[in-house]
Amino acid sequence: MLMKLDFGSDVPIYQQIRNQIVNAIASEKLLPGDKIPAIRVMADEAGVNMMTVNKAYALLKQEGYIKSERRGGTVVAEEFGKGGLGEGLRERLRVIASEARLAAVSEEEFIKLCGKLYRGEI
Amino acid sequence: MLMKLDFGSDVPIYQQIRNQIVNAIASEKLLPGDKIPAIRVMADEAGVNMMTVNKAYALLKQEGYIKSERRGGTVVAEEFGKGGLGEGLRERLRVIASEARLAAVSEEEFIKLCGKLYRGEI
DNA sequence: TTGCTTGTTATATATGTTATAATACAAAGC
DNA sequence: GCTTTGTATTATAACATATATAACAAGCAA
Repeated sequence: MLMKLDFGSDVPIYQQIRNQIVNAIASEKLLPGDKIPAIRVMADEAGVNMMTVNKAYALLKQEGYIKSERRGGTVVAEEFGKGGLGEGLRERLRVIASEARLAAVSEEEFIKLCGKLYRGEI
Repeated sequence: MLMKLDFGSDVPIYQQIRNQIVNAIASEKLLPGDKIPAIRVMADEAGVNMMTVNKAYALLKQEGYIKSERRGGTVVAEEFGKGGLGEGLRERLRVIASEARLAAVSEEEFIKLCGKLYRGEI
C-alpha cells in the first residue's frame, strides 16, 4: 500500500494517511474485508513513526471505516455509515464550491469534476 | 457582519472566519469593493482576540480575496485569482466525494448538492 | 497640527496538536 | 513458547492556536 506523503503540507501526516485510505475504499481499490498493512509495516514503508500510523488507524476505526482485532490485523469494514451527508461534510463542501467559483471555475466544469471524483475516474 | 463561530470545533477560529468571508463573497453577500469590518470591530462582535481576526484577514489578503490600506480599512478585492481549480482544492474535493460515497450518498444526490452550493442556493 | 482610526508588527504567555522515541502490555495464532 | 498484532504509556521536541498587551505607521478629519 503506497502512501504519498507531503511532509511540508499543512495537512497532518496522520490525516493524509487517513484520507488516502478513505479514497482507496471509495474507489474500490480496497474492498470490505481486505486487510490493510500492519501499523509497524505501514510506518516503516511510509518512513514515519508507528504512533502516527496508529493515530490514523484509530481515527478510521472511530469513523467506522475499518475494524481491527488483536491478532487478525486490520481490515476494511463490511458496512459503512449510510448516515447520509453529515453537516460537517456539507460545510466543507460549501467552502470548496465557493473557492472554485471565485477561481472562475464554471458551474459545468465544477459539476463535471465532482462527478468524476465521485465515480473515481480521476 | 455576523460570524457564527464554533469554539468546540477542530477547525481553528481564524479559519472559520476566513471560510465565512469566502462564502459571503462567493454568494455575493459581499461584493467587490465592499468594506468588511475593521479588525477590532470584528474581534469585538465575535468575542475573540484582535490577533485572531488579524490572522484571518492576513490569510484572505495573501489569497487575494481582500485588500487593505492603512487608513481605508479592508475591502473585498476587485479581481480574483481566475487561476482555475488548483491541486489542493481538487484533493480536498476528492476526499469529500469519497466520504459522501461511503456515506451512501448517491451520485445524483451528490451532484445536485454540489450544484446548489455552487450557486449559493443553500 | 493634533488626534483618531486603520492595518501592521512585536513580545510574551498559555494551551493544545503533531510527531518522534522507546517501552510495555494483551490477545490470538502458529 | 514465540511471534505478530493492536493498544497504551511516558517522555520529549517542535509547532499551531489563541489571548493579552503594546507599540508603530499611515491617512483622514477636526
